[in-house]
Parts: sequence; C-alpha cells; structure tokens
Amino acid sequence: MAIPASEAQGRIRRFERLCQERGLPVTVQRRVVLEALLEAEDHPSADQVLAKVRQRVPGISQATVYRGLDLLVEMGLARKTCNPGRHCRYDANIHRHHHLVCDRCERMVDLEDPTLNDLPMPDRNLTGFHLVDYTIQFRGTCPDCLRAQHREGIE
Amino acid sequence: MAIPASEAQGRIRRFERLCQERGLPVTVQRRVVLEALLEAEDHPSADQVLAKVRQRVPGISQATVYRGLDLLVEMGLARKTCNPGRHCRYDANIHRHHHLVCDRCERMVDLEDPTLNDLPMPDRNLTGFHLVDYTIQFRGTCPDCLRAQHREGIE
DNA sequence: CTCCGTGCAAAAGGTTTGCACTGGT
DNA sequence: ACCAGTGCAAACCTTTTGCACGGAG
Repeated sequence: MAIPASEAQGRIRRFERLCQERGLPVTVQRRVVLEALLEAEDHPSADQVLAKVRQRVPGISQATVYRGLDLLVEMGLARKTCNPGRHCRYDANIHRHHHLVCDRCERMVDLEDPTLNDLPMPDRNLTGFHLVDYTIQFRGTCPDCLRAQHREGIE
Repeated sequence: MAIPASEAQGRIRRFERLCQERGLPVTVQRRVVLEALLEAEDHPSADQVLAKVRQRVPGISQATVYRGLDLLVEMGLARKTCNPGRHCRYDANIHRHHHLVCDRCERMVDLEDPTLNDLPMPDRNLTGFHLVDYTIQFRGTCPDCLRAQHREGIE
C-alpha cells in the first residue's frame, strides 16, 4: 500500500542514515528503488519495481534494482512478502493450521493451535473479497539459529 | 507435518476416487508423489519431494513429480505454501498488517485491521521459536474474479 | 484400441553473479 | 583517490513445455 508522503520522507531519511552508518554510498539508484516501493499501491514484484524505476532512471539495470531491494529488506525498510527461498513448498496438511518461519535459515514448521482457528473473517462488504480460509505466518528465529546466534555472541 | 497413517489411507482413497471421477488414470507415479508428501515432516520443495520419490521409483522424471504436485493442489489434496506467482513481491509497509490473496488471479491487497493485531504469540517454551511478528494471509476470491465467475455461471 | 501420462530434453522465467568502469564519499 | 556501486551479460536454478513412446482404462 502506498505510504503517506509524510511518512515516506521519514523513511527516506532513515534510509540515508542507515547507509551512512554502514559507510554505504547513497546513490540515485538506491533512492529511486526505495521511492518506487514507497509509492506502490500493491505488492509489486521485483520486475514491477524495475519498470516503475525505469520511468525515472531509464538506463538503470535489472541487477541494480534487485540489489537495491535486497538491501532494503536487509535494513528492515521493506519486506519480501513471499516465502523464504526460491522454491515453492508443498504441504499435505489441508486443514486450517499456521506456520512458524525462521527469518535466518528459512525453516518452516507447522503450528496447530485451535485457539487461533476461529478468527473472524474480514467482512465482505468492506473488503469485497469472498474469503474462505486463512493462515497465520509467525516470523522469528528457530531454536537452532537461536543457539547459533548465541555462540556467535560469545566468540 | 506427517499425516497419521490412518488419515493417509483415507487421503489416498480420496485421491483414487477423484481420479476416477475425472477419468484420470491412477498411475504409480502419481500415487508415490502423494505418499511422499503425506510422509513429509516439513514443507518440502518440489525438488525435495522428487528426491524422496526417487528412493521408491528411481527412474521417475522431474517433470512428472511437478505435474503430480500440481494435480494434488488442483484437487485440494495439497497446498502450495508459497505465495501466488513465481516472483517475489516487495512491500514498503513494515508495520503489522495482513493480506487478502485471491486464489484465482493471485492479486494481493493489504488489510489493516487493528483488531487482528494483538494475537497472542505462541509460547517460546512450546515452539522453541523466538517470534517477533506475524501476518495473516486470508485466501479467497477477489471482487473482479467474483464477477467473472458469476458471468461464467450465466453463460 | 485410444488417450493420456511419462520421460527426456530443451525452453522459459526470475534471480544472482563476475567483471570492468563509473561515481559517491 | 579509494572503494563500493553500477551496468552488462552470462550463469544459475526452479518450473514449464513439446514430443515420441508406452501403459492405463
């Protein structure tokens, strides 16, 4: 969803600050990628961002946009709304259930919790969607990666 | 998550019935793909399913496994747990928010609903995960596709 | 017997990477 | 001036597709 202009300004400044902290140059290309994403109404694919960015910087290369997007995600200024990894995953569990996803290693495990299975469905009159089911994706760090992080902290 | 043997049997019979209804042959390959998925502990990628299937049917081709998985999804016997489409999508909205996803056209729109933003996080002592956030993905049909379906019903 | 599914291999499509040159700091 | 970023193109990886053969109904 498009970010309001007021907030977008702050987001761009935050981006510049984060770059400085890491000693990364704030290039036109990077800034334009961020701006394109802030203005997007939907959840654009990398290619859609590329198209939008090229309206402003015609010569920009695909690789630069991909790299710019990854940087934003790494900095916490954007989210990748797809699943971790490059491949599709399949699941034979077709009942309502939820997922715990590790941000670090991309592991995904099931969560069966009946207390989470009776959320009210968003009203069709408000959303326009006819919704039939839902899944909650919890994000965080899995046990293995927690241990690994802890070890890294010690070393 | 692995499906209990008792339920797996029923799932296989349901698969056979669905094939018959559609006049599709129940081949060894198709059955093995389903079995591999029912036995999987995690959310395997297509390639992981392929590896598992080849333990039992060494000569099976990659394409057959991909086709088998798609058939299962189409029949409602499995879920693709990745996002619609082949590409990653990006989102500049980094606050807690949720998604409405159309099963038909793969459109994804944001849902901001404060009443959905205070779900209890699963307990770390139970899951082992240190969870920091969550997103709810609602699945269904978007307004455009509802209209399209309606028109198809009339014709 | 007829089709459809399979296997093989090639194509497709999205993303990543190596390298020389350019541009920010 | 230095070092990282960019552009270009090739590589990579997952998924899809076309076609001839063989097996299911």
